[in-house]
Amino acid sequence: MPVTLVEVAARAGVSPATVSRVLNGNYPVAEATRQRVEQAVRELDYVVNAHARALLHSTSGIVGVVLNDAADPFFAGIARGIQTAAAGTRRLSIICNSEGEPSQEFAFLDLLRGHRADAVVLVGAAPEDEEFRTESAARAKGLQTNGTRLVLCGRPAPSPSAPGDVVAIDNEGGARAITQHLLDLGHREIAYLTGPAGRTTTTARFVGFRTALEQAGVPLDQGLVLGGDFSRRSGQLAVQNLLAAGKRFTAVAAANDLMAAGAVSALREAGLRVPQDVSVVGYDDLPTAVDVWPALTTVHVPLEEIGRLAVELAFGGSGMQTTVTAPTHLVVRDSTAAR
Amino acid sequence: MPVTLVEVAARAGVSPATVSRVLNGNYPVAEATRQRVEQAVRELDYVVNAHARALLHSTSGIVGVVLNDAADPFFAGIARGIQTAAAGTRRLSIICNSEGEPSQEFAFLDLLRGHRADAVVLVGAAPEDEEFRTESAARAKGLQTNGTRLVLCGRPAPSPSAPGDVVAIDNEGGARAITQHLLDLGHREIAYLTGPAGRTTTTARFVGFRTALEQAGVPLDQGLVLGGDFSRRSGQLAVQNLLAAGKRFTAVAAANDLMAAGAVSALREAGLRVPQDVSVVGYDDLPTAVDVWPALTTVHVPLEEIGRLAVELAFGGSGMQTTVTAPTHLVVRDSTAAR
DNA sequence: CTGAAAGCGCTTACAG
DNA sequence: CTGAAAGCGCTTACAG
Repeated sequence: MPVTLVEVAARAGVSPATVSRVLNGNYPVAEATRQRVEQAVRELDYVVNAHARALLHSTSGIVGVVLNDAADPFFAGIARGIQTAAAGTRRLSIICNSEGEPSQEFAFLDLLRGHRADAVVLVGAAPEDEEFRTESAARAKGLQTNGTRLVLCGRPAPSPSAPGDVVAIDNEGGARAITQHLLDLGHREIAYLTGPAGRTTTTARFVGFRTALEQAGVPLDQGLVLGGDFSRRSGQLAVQNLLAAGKRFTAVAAANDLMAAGAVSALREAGLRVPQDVSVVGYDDLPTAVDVWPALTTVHVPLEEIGRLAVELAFGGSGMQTTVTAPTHLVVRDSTAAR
Repeated sequence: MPVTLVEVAARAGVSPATVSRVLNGNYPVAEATRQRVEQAVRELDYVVNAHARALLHSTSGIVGVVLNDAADPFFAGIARGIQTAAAGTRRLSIICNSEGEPSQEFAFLDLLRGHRADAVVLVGAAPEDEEFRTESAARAKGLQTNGTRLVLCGRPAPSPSAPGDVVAIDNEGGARAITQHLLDLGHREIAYLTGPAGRTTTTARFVGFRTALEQAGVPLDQGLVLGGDFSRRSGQLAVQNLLAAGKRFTAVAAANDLMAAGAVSALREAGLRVPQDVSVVGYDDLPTAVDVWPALTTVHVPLEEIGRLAVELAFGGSGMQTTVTAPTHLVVRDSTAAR
């Protein structure tokens, strides 16, 4: 059984209230008394019960992080930023893997609400359907009445009136920039590997791609647009299919780095050289982007910074609903060359 | 302000006790009563206060995970296994990044104790000094008296008598196997890149390397043993130094995949081909090992499985102190060739 | 089947 | 500077 404050008080020969006071250091206590209490705490190896404390304060010192998969480097990077920033405010982070399942996401949200999390950060693309949005808005309201701050990272607010701050990512701008890079190199037949269907990030990145083509007056060939799911394997498969179908293309733009790595691997299997025969670009600038050979030209997304911003909005915020947009920028490495 | 159980009771026209009973479903309740309560819960969007509940049960539904860095794929893999298995028991996981700092590790342990975590899983190599071991053993005892189960993952118990289960990794066996692979290919001048000094994992892997050489009657050249710290950069630097010093070697064995990736990159910069000129091997078999070009020959470590095992020991365990050792095995890919 | 009451481990006005 | 008492939001014997 854990040691309680009452036992500490008994050993120190004072009242529980006094022990509480020296522990919290928010009231004057006689030096001699303090000494005795501190010694008792040490001797009994006492640690306050965080639940009893949370019951009084109705605050828990916990930040909930809900994401698809903490082992995915994209999410890991953001989670790390959140974790570090939260620790800086003496708060603990709870990581919850939703596997991209809305039902799991909602379940975690309820759990975190029950734990009276100080804040919840919801990371990653959201499904684009109306039902999800309605449910999300309801959950957001529930968290708010519980006093839990909500921050969305990399997804838009479910409705203009829903509570919660937003750290947006300039997905469209980055996609435009990297597509422009390919166009500048003379590429006209560019295959595009999308993210999973019906997700906000997937759409934003594709729109950026399409917009850049339009602005350059290059027609979009629907036959070169392939559905992926952000996994390495899906990028590899897509390019294999493209090749098997005998499609002509001189560049591949993948909606993230993992698919780009898969694409490179499929090209190499087919005896094609990157970038001499085909240029490849990714998105996210994950740490692994420099380990792929050739090192990936990609769009940098400041993952840790995004996590840090989320925590800042949650606790340092003005109290007003705020949206900040994290900038993205092109990083040119070795996987792209002039046509 | 959050809705309380008393308010739900008032709206449903029953006593708080009755609401508690329908919520927990562990007592008979009249169907009509149940209906009214459930409706009130829905209308008020009520969620039980996990802290109040934890205060009664002295259990929190929380699993603490303490590791160096959740963004590192090695830790991310194990954390994922823990998280999934914990969720399977309806428990939430708290991830704490200690940055490899013993002081931070201890601080998190105390925090988790205060939160009455059901279990704490401590992941990663431990420092080898006596002071750390003593402190660790004391913390282990503290957790035990709190009723928190402790599991060590990838590190040995601080003392034979310290409470806590262990999921060990066969680091030495894997290192022996991969070194043997290089020897079988005819390599005799093998550079070795170590992990950070004074860590259990570093030692175990190096011992495996040394043992394999000894058994083959190949002398160990201390000039070919370079200190790294498990980071990609340190692997790259080590090989650059080796090259600058004009050392002869036909293979590089890195104590993990990240350093192996760095080594490959340094070799390539110097105009050397892998594996034609120099063979390179890693350790861990991270997802990224297949993205490195050439794909890395390495030692597979069942990361997710290790996490799963940890949770199993914590909650399914016999109650007796148990150590299980996760097996490792050689994975031959493209970064090694015959001398 | 249901309610009144005690209690989990702490904190904090309220007295002194 | 310190203690007695009430209360945070729940659960669970104890009665009925």
